[in-house]
Amino acid sequence: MSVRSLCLAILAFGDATGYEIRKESTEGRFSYFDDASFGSIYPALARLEAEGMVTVREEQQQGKPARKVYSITDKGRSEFIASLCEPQAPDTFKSPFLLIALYAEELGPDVIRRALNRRRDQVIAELKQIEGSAEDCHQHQGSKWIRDYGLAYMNFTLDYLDKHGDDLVRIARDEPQHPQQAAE
Amino acid sequence: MSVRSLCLAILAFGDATGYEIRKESTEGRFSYFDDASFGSIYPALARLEAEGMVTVREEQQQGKPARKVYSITDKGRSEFIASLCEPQAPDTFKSPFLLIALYAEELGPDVIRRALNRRRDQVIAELKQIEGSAEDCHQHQGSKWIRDYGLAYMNFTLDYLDKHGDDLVRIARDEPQHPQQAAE
DNA sequence: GGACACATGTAATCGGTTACATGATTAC
DNA sequence: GTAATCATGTAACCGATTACATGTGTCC
Repeated sequence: MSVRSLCLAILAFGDATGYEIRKESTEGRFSYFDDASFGSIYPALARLEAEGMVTVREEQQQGKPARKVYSITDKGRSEFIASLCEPQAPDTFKSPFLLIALYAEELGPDVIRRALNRRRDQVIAELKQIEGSAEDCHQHQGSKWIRDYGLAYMNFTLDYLDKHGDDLVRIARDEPQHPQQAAE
Repeated sequence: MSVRSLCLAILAFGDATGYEIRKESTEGRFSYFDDASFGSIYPALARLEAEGMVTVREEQQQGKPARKVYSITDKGRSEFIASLCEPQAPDTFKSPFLLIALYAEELGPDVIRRALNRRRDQVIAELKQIEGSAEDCHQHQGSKWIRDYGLAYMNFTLDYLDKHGDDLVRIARDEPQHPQQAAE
């Protein structure tokens, strides 16, 4: 998913500034779709405006710098909805943690335990974040569904880690470098 | 994860050609870590050789074009193992499917049903692939652990989709465009 | 006769990140 | 004083994809 589509998706939810779009893409609901940095968002927004997909209004603020609030146009909204109707690309899961797990035999139990804890902390952080976003979906059905999905998914992961993490540590321990060691 | 590290990771498992590395990265065990295309793999391999991380031998074949088989060196292996010992980057899950789910209210039940089926098919395909790779881990503990993880994760997803997919279809159905419609 | 698997590689292009540039306000 | 939050934007750079280029054998 490109930054362009991401901006459109977020603006289809409501007006936002470039700054807010970035926040929503790294935290919040939209972190399931893509991360984006300022360096890609601002140019994307400018291009979308030139194409007539969004409009801007500048809002002066006391003390703070002026903010540019973007709104999606009908044209932008229909392009976005049309893009959702096309067959979606496959979901992806990329896991640096599983790479460590794959090489557990060569890594020593301490490294494995740390990797496990790190992954666990990540999951707990995501869980807290989802739990904290309850207001977002007091009425919005779609938000509620994906929130429940995220909750179930993270709880599954946490549970799996807790139940099978020790097995992974044991793989590292049992085979510190020389497989035959324990064969007496 | 860069293509460079991906090549090192795959070669740490055993000798391979650029062609095989690509296959392993898009299918197989390594699809959890990163996808890579030929255009990035071949240059990466050449660079790794120049750096002394891998060695090459050319194998002539009858009929087929010659293949360049790469092997990891001690230097390459220790760089790779060292990289696994550093704190890992967070795991990511990117879901075009959830984006459709988020906008279910605006999409109509047919579109939702199709997205659900598509996601379901993807999961089943991944499940079959994991099940088909049983030989890879008849003895290798790390492979077995991540295989079991993948199996559990995919089965969880399949189960969730089957149990809650109808709710999502209902969100689309109940609110075709005008919220008040059913209010008598 | 056409598509696909095997097999390697380069060049054009693109999409994105990182660092830079600027600047006020608030909290520690 | 110094870090963080708010706020926008550009330029250099980089990593990767896509398309191109080449060629054989096999299956339908």
